[in-house]
Order: sequence, then C-alpha cells, then structure tokens
Amino acid sequence: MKLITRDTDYAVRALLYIAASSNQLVTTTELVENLNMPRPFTRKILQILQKRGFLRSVKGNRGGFSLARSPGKIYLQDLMRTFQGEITMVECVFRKKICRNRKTCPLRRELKNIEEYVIKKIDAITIKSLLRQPRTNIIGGHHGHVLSSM
Amino acid sequence: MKLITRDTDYAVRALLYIAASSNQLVTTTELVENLNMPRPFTRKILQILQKRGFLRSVKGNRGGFSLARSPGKIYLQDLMRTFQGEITMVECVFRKKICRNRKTCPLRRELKNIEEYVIKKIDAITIKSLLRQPRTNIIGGHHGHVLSSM
DNA sequence: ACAAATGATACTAGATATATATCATTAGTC
DNA sequence: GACTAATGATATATATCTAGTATCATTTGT
Repeated sequence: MKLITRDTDYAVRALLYIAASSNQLVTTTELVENLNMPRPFTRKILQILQKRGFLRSVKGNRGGFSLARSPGKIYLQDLMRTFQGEITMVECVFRKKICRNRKTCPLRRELKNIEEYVIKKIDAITIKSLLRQPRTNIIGGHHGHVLSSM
Repeated sequence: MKLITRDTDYAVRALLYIAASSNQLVTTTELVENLNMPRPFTRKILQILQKRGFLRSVKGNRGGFSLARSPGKIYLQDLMRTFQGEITMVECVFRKKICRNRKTCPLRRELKNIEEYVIKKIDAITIKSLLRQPRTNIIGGHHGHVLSSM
C-alpha cells in the first residue's frame, strides 16, 4: 500500500531541483550527484518526463534539461499517472461482471469515499506548491535559489 | 496504488459471510460456493484468520469456522496488517539515513497528512460497521440473516 | 473404516517495481 | 574534423510482491 512509487518520487525530486536551480539547464550528472539517485534510472525518468512534456531537453555538449511548464502547472497527479498509471486505490476483486453487487458492496463503498478524498488532496499538489514549503531542501545540502519565475 | 490486496478483500468477504450466517459453523466449501473465491486460496486465508485469532475452528467431519470475536471487534485495520503488513503509504525513497532532510521534505510532508487521514478513516471500519450498511449483500445472491448477536 | 473437514507447510506463476546496459544522435570545443 | 559531453531510443535484468496451487497429516462424526 504505497501512495507513490520510486519513479514518481524521483521525478518529483528532480523537478523540484530543476525548478529551484538558477542554471538554465540541469544535466543528469548534476541531478545524480545532488539527489543521490542511480544514474541509469534517473536517465530513464528524465527521458520520460521529456516525452510527456514536463521537461524540455537540449542535446549535445552543454545540453541538459529545463522545465517545459511553469511549476504551478506540473501536477503530482499527472506525474503519478505517468509513472503509475490510473489512480485507483479500490478495485473490486471481481474485475469483470462476476460481482453482482458492485454498487452495494459495503467495503467497496467505504473505501471509495476514502479514495475520493485522497484524490482531491493529491489534485492540489503541484511542483509550485511543494516549492513553497517552509524549507525547500530536498536532499544533500542543496540550497538552491528558490523561486525564479512562476 | 492499492488500498487493500486481494487477501484482505477475501478475508473481509469471508468474515462478513460468517458473521451474517445463521449456521453455527461455516465450511470452506460453503464459502467457496457462495463467494466465488478459489478454494486453495480461501483455505489459506481462513487458516491465517484462525491463527491470528479472528476465527475459531472445529476440525473433523461437520467441522468449520466461526467468529472468534464479535464483529465490532474485528477491525479492517488489523486484517490489513495481517495480510499486507504495516500500514504506511509513504516511505522515504531513502530508507536508511541517506536523506538528511526527512523532516523538511515537502512531498513527504504533504503525503503524510493524507496518510494520517486515511488511517483514521480505516480505523473506524469493522466487520460490524460493514454489516450495518443498507444492503449487506456481498456477492452471488447471498441473502444472509444479518445481525445475530454483536 | 470412511468421509469430510481443518492444520501445517512448501511450492509456483505472474505482475510490478526497480533498476541496468547499449548503441545512436546531437552539438559545442579544440 | 575529431573529441567529448550531453540526450534519444530501446532492450534487458533483477528483486519483490501478489496471487494462487499442491500435498500430506490430523481430527472427528457416522
């Protein structure tokens, strides 16, 4: 029962780092060094973030990544969907047409209410909202210059 | 991102069925037939429920299972712990001492709040509370005699 | 003795999470 | 133009968890 997987977590950390960085471009190497994430895994995540339109990339020497949208428009929700698929915490054990009482199943009903709340909460989280927290340090003594232009 | 696993789900269904049954003892066979659960899996779950003190068992011919506690004292929480381990939705990716900013990690903070709410909600769910729902049918046309002595 | 039940325990298959590895392509610098 | 440092695309590997199976022993009513 995990809310977010490691991919998502790394993605958020990376995006926070990039958002808070004063450099135009941030390289995989810089992220790996500062966030202590495994390099090949980081590369994969960054490539996905680029493909999905969260990051812009510049190839070649002196290349790297920058945000493709303002931090206020990068929703945790979308990151979760990207790395974890649809956000559903409650699935009937009987996926297909077996259960005749889907609508009246008491357990399902209770859990659906909880799910609804969680999703509403998650919907409110963006990279911007996370940057705004009192202390924005993510890991390893990163004292980035927070808030550029959002 | 699944709130409960199939074990837990089956366990709840089985316990609801047993709680609502008018028979003294309920056999694996009866559960399998009425709840459409795979037999060996059901057996395993029932054995665990017995070991953990949720069910009492009677061996031998004409044997079966009955509740070992009143439905009001069987918490979903405990069932989840039994089949899924500790209920933590938010773990730092950095399990051991690497992350220096555990307390200030913004993502972790937000998610912990959500977790807290979910756990509080789950704490309120018992077999009794589930039995009380308007229509207590669980699956497959089971019209059990609800509410014996709780 | 037989049949119908549970107890204990070991094993297997599939899915998901967590990565790693490799080769191609691009672009700045000398 | 060669070198180097970056990303793009894609395939493969590993570990863990989920879900389910299988088998033999034991108990007890008829």
